[in-house]
Amino acid sequence: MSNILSEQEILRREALSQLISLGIDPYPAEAFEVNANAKDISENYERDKLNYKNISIAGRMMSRRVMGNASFIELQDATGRVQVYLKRDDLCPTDDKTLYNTVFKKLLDIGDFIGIRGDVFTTQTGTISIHATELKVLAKSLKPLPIVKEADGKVFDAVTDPEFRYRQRYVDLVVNPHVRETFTKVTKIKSAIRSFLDEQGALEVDTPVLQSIPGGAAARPFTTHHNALDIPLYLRIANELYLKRLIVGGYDWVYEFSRNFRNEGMDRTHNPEFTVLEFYVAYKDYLWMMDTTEQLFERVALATNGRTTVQVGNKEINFAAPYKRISIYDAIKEHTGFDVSSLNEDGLREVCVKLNIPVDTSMGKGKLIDEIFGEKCEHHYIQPTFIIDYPVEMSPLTKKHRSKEGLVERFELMVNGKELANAYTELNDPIDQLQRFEDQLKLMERGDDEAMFIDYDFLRALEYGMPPTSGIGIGIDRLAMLMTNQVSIQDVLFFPQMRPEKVIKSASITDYEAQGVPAAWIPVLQKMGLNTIEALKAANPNKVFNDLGGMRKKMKLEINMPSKEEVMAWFE
RNA sequence: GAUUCCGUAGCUCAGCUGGUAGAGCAAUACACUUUUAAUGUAUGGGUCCUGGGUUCGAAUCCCAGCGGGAUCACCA
Repeated sequence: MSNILSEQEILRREALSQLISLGIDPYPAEAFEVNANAKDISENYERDKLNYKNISIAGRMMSRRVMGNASFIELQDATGRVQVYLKRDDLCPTDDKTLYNTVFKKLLDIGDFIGIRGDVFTTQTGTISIHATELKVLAKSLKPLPIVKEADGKVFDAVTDPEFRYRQRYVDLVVNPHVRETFTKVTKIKSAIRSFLDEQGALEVDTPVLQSIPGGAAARPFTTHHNALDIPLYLRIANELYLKRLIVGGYDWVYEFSRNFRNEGMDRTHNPEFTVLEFYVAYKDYLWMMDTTEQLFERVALATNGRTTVQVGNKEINFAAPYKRISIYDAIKEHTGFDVSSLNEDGLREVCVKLNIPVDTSMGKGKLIDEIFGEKCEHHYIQPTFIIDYPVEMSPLTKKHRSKEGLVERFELMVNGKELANAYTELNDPIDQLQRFEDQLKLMERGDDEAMFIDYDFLRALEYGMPPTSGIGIGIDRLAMLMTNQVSIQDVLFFPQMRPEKVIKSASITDYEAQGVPAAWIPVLQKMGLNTIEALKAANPNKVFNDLGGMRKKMKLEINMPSKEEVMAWFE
């Protein structure tokens, strides 16, 4: 980022002041009535021509082709692009042709917002167009947009540089229509989930983002500080424990789209803030939850893409219910040949060594099983598959299995080789819950930095009694990636986290003036690369003085040379 | 955090073993009444990411830094 203007930016600012001197407000306050849009015109004009007389439309001018007294432009609104035909004498019926000759041809630029009134017609070459009778400047654009052109599905000079696209998403959205579509789909996904849950009587709630104990998951939190209370606070890593408190309070189905924050690495599947949908339902168990999850995902796929199948890379994934269910032990047996169901910690460690999976002493039984599954099994599950019945050690918030010793009632939904959802029959026995938290503390002492803290208020809530409950967490960004066939989380988040952009520090006009530099010579110094007062002072005064003359000639400036003494004063 | 690739005009990109910085689009000027990414002619536009080094000479080679991508580690 720099505050030095490019040639094109200077020209646009000059056009701006010329508009003002013509009495045209480049940023008018009043509303502009819009009663048509590009998509509607292109889809419905042929069928219903009479309805498209004297329409009013607004958007950005994205291209301009001037042919003397007639011109074509492309106008882009929220729905797409439409061609506008401007004929000088129709736009300017009187002798005053300023609006066409000066305002439209000279002072408007690509990217400017304009309003057009006129009639829709079809050109001789068969393009639906608007014959303009009025043109109004709605907002001047001072920075040139990248020019992207398209014909027959082929795109020319597309802006693809990820840094440009993510840092200046607003530009990405303007010039890459498919990006706008992707984000529209992301919103459809969330709406579909909301209506699915709302129809069944679920209550959408909000719980604290600032928490004094970051609970409900195993992750490193962001830390902040509350000044008035003088206490550390953490940005939430999960909202699970709060939603369960609400089940204690008597709601029987609550959900929240939870923006979670985790202070961990970033890559194309991880952003420091991300969204998880969690919901908790009283009097249900994880078997009911699997049935509900299948219905939910089928519904989301239909709402987003109109069918249950989704093309992801070269794979077609089918979200139609029901999904395969397999226990984690069976999954491991299937993909490694080892039956680990009855092994103790040492036995599991041996298996890991045989499978070339790195282990260390901090790993308990649960972690070892998790490693084997993650290394050898996870990536095989392309079609939606429930992995069920996890070992108790890796699930401190989950109720023990009703019939299988050492296991809990938990499932993870695997899709395209990745975990997409995680659900359990919730642990509601406060004494067992305290014991599990204490086991986590022991793991923490062994060096497992992902083990959980003890949340005593949550335990107190459980002591009042929580009904049998099933809960689930669904990674919304990951789901959005699947449903929109994107491989980077950055492409389903409007503003993915980036390292802050460096601002190229450069002196302001007043800085130069304070140094005694006349206003006319400031652009010359900037052109010479002397963008800071420090750089100016560090330069050789004699060379600067000599170069001023050369630059004056090169930049064709009609200003008098300052005396050598005057220039020398700039360096003091 | 590690490895690796990349950074040239407003945008998309060329630029070979070091020898005066290029194209298309955009911009500016002129001409032109229906063009389909794309009318014609002419013109202007550069801190070759930054800072060192090697060299008579660096966009190009070397070192360090900054920013980004990819892969890996951590994680959802």
